[in-house]
Amino acid sequence: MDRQRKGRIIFHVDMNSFYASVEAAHDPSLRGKPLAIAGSIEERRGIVVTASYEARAQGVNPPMPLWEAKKSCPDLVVRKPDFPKYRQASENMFQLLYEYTPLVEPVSIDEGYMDVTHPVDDRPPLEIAKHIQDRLLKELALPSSIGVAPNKFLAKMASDMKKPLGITVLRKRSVPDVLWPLDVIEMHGVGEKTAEKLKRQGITTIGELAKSDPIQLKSSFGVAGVRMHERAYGEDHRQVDPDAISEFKSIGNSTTLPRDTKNEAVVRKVLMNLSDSVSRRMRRKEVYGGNIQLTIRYKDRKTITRSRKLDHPISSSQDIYEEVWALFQQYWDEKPIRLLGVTAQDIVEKGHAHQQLDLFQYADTLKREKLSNTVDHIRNKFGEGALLKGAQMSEDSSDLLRDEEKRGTSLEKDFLREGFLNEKQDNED
DNA sequence: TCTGGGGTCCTAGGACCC
DNA sequence: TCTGGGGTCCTAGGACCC
Repeated sequence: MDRQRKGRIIFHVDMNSFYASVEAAHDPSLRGKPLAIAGSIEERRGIVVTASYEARAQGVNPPMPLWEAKKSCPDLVVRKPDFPKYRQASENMFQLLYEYTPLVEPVSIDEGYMDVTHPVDDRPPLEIAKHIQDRLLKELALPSSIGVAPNKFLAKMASDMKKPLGITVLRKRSVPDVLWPLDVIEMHGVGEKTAEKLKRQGITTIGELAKSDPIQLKSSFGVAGVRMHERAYGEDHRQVDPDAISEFKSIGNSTTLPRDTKNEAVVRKVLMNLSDSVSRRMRRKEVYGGNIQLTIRYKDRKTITRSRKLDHPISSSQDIYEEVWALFQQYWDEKPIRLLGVTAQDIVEKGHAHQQLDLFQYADTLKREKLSNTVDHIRNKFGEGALLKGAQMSEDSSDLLRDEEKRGTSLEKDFLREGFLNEKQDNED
């Protein structure tokens, strides 16, 4: 409360063209060139995720199909994304931010909020911002923009105002002059759909949003309407929460197929691989999922999701695959498929997952792990021909299945040690 | 040439229970 | 005769963000 009254000092640190900047930091020969990072190098599907400022100057504006980017910038240098590299750069960047305050909230790989109301040393905020920006550039070769404001929303709006390498202060009293003339689409949290709907109601600028009836906004947009109205006056009471990012709620992977398909063998293979990678990520984080979701995007881009809550949380590739394949068989309407996705939801940490299982379920889980996670079992279950004809299992899949085999036995040891397995397991048979 | 892949949050309707 | 009201859980879809 006291802090509220005195006013907070919040930074939003936003890295400029992050992926492209990291690539240029590692490879000086890229500096000064129009560089694009594209999700896929295949031109039909590929889109530009990040573009260097040199590329932007030549009309490359992500997200943009790669073929279109090359048309407007013929000498565009294109690189595939290297996420391990970006994660490392991101860690370095946040490490630097933590030197100024523990109140750092990472929002994504390349941006975060800081509450510097009480920094570790007592320099003025603008000096701190300048110091951070200089060091990010000198020590990591990464350009950034920093917004300085009394809350998260204004800090975020401010960091967007000057790129690259800007430091922008946005005070609440400047809101009518600075924000109100802007189009509503410029407001963080207002996307294309909401902007269109607002326009249909005669609201085009943030100023008009501020002056419009909050009751009306609430009935049209629900809590989002109330929020928009507050934000139009520069109000935002959210705290900077350093723990926010550690509590993730879902883990998913999806892929756009090289071409649209109705071939079930292809679908099975893709779903297996997606289940593999979701399972691997879950086990790396030592979590289980209590709900598995299948995503299908059809040729016409219509996308459906189908999910099921499970009796007990799972994490093995085989268990995930079985759920997702059952969903697929139940709900696919036999039209050509463009994209498939597998997501684990209702994430629980390993220890918690164990608590939720009773002894019978434990034994059942163990049995499933032991029986199911072998290449042989999959061959037997689906048939060599049906599963693998014309489509070799990927290296990933076979590696994973070997892992699963090993894991089955080590899990058994865990269970025995913890006293979860004794005569109960015999009852299962 | 036709638009990726990773997420979060909110809403709404139906089932079910008391 | 013609059917309350509140709460929770689950599922699906949509909007938004980077």
